[in-house]
Amino acid sequence: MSHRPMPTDAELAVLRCLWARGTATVRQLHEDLTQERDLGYTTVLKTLQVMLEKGLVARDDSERSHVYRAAIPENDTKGQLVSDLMTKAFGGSAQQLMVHALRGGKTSKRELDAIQLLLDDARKGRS
Amino acid sequence: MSHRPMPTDAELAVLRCLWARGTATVRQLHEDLTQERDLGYTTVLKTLQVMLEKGLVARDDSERSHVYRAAIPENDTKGQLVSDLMTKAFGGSAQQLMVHALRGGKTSKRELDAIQLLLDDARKGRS
DNA sequence: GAAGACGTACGATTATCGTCGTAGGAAGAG
DNA sequence: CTCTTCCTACGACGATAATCGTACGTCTTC
Repeated sequence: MSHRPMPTDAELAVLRCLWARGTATVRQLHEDLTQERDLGYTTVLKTLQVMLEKGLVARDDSERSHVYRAAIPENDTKGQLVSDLMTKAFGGSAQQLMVHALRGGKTSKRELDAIQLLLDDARKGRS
Repeated sequence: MSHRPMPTDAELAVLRCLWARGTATVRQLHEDLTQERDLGYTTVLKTLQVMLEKGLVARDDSERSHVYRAAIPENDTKGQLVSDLMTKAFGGSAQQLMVHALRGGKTSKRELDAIQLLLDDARKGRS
């Protein structure tokens, strides 16, 4: 079994759109992505083709406009990204990562409350 | 003022050693890094030279063996990495990042306690 | 002072990424 | 039917990354 491919930045941008939409055509994704940054249509198409190759997305090509969807559960990919950063920069420590995630005080009270719930949950499972 | 350069994976590995040691020669860094993975001496040297070019490290070349140190505060770099991932994968939400940082229940009780303190601090500053 | 060890500099190489242009086929408009 | 539009496929190109080999200078040791 070959290694789980890590999405690149461009691929991640595509995934974010796919996660939001569930499924999407190249045109839809191109429209989404150009809202933030100018990008050629074939750039998006090519990215999707590469992602298909890597197994990051799957597609339904029964229609003329192929319909893409993420091939790996959103949470798996996100968890992989976090765990990767945690390993490479923080020695695997969630706490050290947390220090920097909360720095700058840009997190809203609502979010802090949500994090508190997550924390309570984690402690429950651990106690 | 030009953009803050983001360290690549290889550069980050070097930075981790530098953060641990404070200052180090190429040989020391090479020894550290080869503990985890086989790597040529000149590979490390070259990486350092590139990092110097980028302004990621500074060096004292008054001695025959140059002595390197991180040129950007450890916390700045780490914060930058976290904020980058938060933006690119989690829409800037610390909470969403946290969900995945705590998933898998691999975080120790001691760490959870430490995170609780961080959270309390963040709420204090915000309330 | 010659030989080997140790150090830096730097070009070369291979791979990957992000981006686009062009080719060519199918669908729709007139 | 023909023209235009929409779609996919795919090669190409510049930039960056990661790695190493080679060149070459300086200590050290006999």
